[in-house]
Amino acid sequence: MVAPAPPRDFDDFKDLLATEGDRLPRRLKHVASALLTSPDDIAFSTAAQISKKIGVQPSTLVRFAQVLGLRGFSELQALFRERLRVTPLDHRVRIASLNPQGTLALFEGFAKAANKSLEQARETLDPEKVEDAVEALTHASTIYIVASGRSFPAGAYATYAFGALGLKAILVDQIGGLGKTQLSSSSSNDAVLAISFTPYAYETLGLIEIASANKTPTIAITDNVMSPLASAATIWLELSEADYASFRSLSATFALIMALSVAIAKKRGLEKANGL
Amino acid sequence: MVAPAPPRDFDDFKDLLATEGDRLPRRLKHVASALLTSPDDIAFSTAAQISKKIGVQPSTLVRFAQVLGLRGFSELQALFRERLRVTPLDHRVRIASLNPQGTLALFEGFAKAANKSLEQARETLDPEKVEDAVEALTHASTIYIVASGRSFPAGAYATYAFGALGLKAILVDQIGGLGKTQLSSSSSNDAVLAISFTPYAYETLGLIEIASANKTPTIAITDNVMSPLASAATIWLELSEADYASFRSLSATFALIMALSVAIAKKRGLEKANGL
DNA sequence: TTTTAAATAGAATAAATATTCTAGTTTTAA
DNA sequence: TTAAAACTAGAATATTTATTCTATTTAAAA
Repeated sequence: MVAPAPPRDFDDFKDLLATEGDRLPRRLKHVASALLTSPDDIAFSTAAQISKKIGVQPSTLVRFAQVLGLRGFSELQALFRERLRVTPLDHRVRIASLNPQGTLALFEGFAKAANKSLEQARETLDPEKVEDAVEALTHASTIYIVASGRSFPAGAYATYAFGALGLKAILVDQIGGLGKTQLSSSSSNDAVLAISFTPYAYETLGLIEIASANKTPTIAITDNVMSPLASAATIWLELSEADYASFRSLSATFALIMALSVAIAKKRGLEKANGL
Repeated sequence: MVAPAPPRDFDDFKDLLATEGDRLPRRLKHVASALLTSPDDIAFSTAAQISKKIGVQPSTLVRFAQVLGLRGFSELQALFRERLRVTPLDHRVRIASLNPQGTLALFEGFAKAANKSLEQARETLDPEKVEDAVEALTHASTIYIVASGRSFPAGAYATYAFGALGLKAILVDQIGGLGKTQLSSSSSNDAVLAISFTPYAYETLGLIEIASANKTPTIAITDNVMSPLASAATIWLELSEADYASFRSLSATFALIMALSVAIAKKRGLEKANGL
């Protein structure tokens, strides 16, 4: 790759990668992508730490910087640091001054709703109930995940998160109308994680009944006491989401799912270490 | 000065100086005052640079840190660096909520990451590109939605949102390995909305190629310029999400999806009303 | 294929950086 | 005023960190 004018700031750097990035060697492409993925970390970590994290040699980082026309890693890192110094300030100003229009104004609305959801969740979530849920899910052999309609993406994500942490989880996706079949072999050693918000999906309730017929403990995430899930579940967690333009946020639900999965994985690791 | 509990973060540090600062030796008082005057510089400079600037010896900085109960200058600097990473917003939140424990502490972490994602998104999203994407999707007869792995929940949600607004959308769920078949009848009148973040799902890229062979315009949501989706797509929107405990947030992605769907629905309604 | 060039990993090296130590100074208490 | 303690500066040292170099691998061209 022919060395063009070296990037003077972080935006230069991004632009340069946008135009010339494709011509980079394979490994350096990987580096570029990884650096852009978590720029905050790059600003503060040493070359050794970064290289370890992204799975290359420190020297590769130096080469990367040099190919871009910089003297070495330190100059590259300076771009990432400068970015942190200037951004927070004028970025505040920008948000305050120009109010967004068009689609970004909508985005702003949804972002606010997401923030509100997260704050509300902190208030409504009952710490004891949450720990009970973690406890129950920790001891489940298999976790069946039930979520329909608007909540389905949350269920799909839960399946991903559990799987990523090595927890055995099955998404009851109801493909081919086989929802009940998918749950039919659940037992008291397993657990069901059900997610549903108003308007409550009819299917979810029916599936929970199968589970309870099998004596499978059910943990529900739902929005209020009047939810049919609240009474049907063994443990239920209240989570009210804010909405905007008649779309309810799912941010708090996702955050809760991630928190639950990490907590469960930690607890299992701990109990395993203690020989339980 | 008796060493109290060492400060855990920048606020601790400030509090400590507020209560015990008067008892510091003269030179160390000067150091404290100078450090607080330009905290951004402290985060990035070396001990030698800082000491020169404020007119003391490097060793004085080390002593200063040690008197506060820290191991040395490096630990002190870490407080200043951490401060820059935490956004002003969730910092407020942290003070408001008494520090949670257990699973809710994890929830807190994920909530912060979500907030940060939403703020970052406001910065990185290019208004013009967003409007271009809305334009392209508005005129699509059918919107095919492609998302694999971690991004799949976002794709599922997009399908829900479009459907709820009466927009014809098909989720390419790749059931039975039929992903390519699902896209095979796409045409230039349609559009593909592809969502993918690092690590990029191999399948998504393959599916996009089918679409472009059919001359179907592709709109991609991805995290940086180096994403293979960025070069393969007709229009691509940059959206970098923050992560916590190695789980990346999806909040900004969801907010963007909602914003896009409402914008498209509005625009279609408008053009219909105008007889287009 | 075979040859040539480019790219990479890992070790070796050089530079920088924080920390410790010592002698000297200032402050505090008697 | 004197003695003891606390504090500080600056040099010396140990550690960390980036960079360079070389052998090997991988890719491209002939």
